[in-house]
Amino acid sequence: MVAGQRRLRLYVTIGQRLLRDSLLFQILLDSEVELVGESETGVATLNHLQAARPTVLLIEENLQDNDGLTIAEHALTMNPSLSVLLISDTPVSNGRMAIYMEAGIKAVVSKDQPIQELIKTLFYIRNGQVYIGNWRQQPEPAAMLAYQGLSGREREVAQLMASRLPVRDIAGRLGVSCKTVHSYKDRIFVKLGFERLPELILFMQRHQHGAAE
Amino acid sequence: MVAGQRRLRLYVTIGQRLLRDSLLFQILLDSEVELVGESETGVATLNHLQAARPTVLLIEENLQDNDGLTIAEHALTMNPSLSVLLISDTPVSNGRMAIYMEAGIKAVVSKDQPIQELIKTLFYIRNGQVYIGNWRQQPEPAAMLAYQGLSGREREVAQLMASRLPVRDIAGRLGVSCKTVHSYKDRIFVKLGFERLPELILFMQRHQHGAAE
DNA sequence: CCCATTTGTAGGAATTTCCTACACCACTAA
DNA sequence: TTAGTGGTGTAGGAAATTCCTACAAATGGG
Repeated sequence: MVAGQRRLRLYVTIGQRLLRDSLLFQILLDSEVELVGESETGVATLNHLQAARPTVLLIEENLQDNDGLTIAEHALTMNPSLSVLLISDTPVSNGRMAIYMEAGIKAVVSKDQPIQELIKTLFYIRNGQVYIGNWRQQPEPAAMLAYQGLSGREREVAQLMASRLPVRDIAGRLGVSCKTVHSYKDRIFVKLGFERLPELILFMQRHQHGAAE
Repeated sequence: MVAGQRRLRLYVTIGQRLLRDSLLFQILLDSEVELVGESETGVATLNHLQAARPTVLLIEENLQDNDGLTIAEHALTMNPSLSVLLISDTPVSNGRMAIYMEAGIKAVVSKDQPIQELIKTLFYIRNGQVYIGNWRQQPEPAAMLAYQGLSGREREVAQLMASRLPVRDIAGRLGVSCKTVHSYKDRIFVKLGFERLPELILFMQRHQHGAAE
């Protein structure tokens, strides 16, 4: 979109493999992201950072050997143009946020936020912008609003797709062509900002569940 | 594969949204998995479990309100045929494993294990089998061995694909048809047990990085 | 030296992704 | 009232991807 952006060179420092893997699998779906390195610990990160030359550092706040803030500050001393995104275990208070900003960190997301939020932030800060998320305020109604934005036909299709009915069968059931169903799919995904089926499945599951509860 | 298996009805209890989301995005890529519910806490899980009727419960050991083991025991009392997969924060000792088995839990994975390990385990236990992982023993050489198993041409293609070169360009560079490149891709993915590009990217990155370090 | 497997090569069918098109309806601003 | 704007229902094309099959040459084990 905005012209002239290089591939996002990403370095990831996350202690637990499970989270690191699953996050990376998601992030790497975007072809603009180039993974240039990863570590489990702070010192390993500092050791590799020079050679890897990332533009963005995604780092956990609580590391086994250190805290992410300290590591990030070191990293920023070595390379002030690095954009750091900190992952905190808990929601960040305004006071703590101020400290982070002071340190030159571009954004903070907490582990209670949805993954899309993290990825959005990642791309937002990649050119050096600071990103102050407002996640605390809007817990979840955004999803409801998004659903409201779907037209009747789109909702039907979303429903059926979320239940993993093949496109062909959806087309049959609705009495339209496969192509039409694909068009609905495209529109739904654009409207909701999704890229893949699991996002929709999760969204629909949560929507119904949230409504039922 | 083995005939007659129903869709895996999955219930997930994980406190932090980030991990829950990213795990679910991965797990839901498999069309055999049907997500029937999710919670952040133990009590919410017990409340919803009856209605959701999962066949597999994926639950964190350390929950905000309780511990996963206790919740799992309750759940197993209500439905003894439920397969429980516990996610522990740290590697499990044999002693702890014995306690889990005693309680009727089918498998335990720790957050230090790769996500594929978790997913493999999920499918393994889905029919009631117990799964004793041996992850402790083989930290990472498995990946090296897997790489060794690739033929020369396959390695070239793996390399180029991991750098996100489009298939067309790879074909051009190697002087073969696109179809051939796809064949390599298929074989590589089969050999390494991968399903999508990010897995390969991560694998190659770790392979080189691991080799360089 | 022969048989089985692996490797390099490729094609076909079905599906998916991405983009474009277009008629129709509703609404709004001149 | 009319023309323009935007959303909805419908669909097609091109390119890419997935899944499966094929087959000759090489290679390796017995």
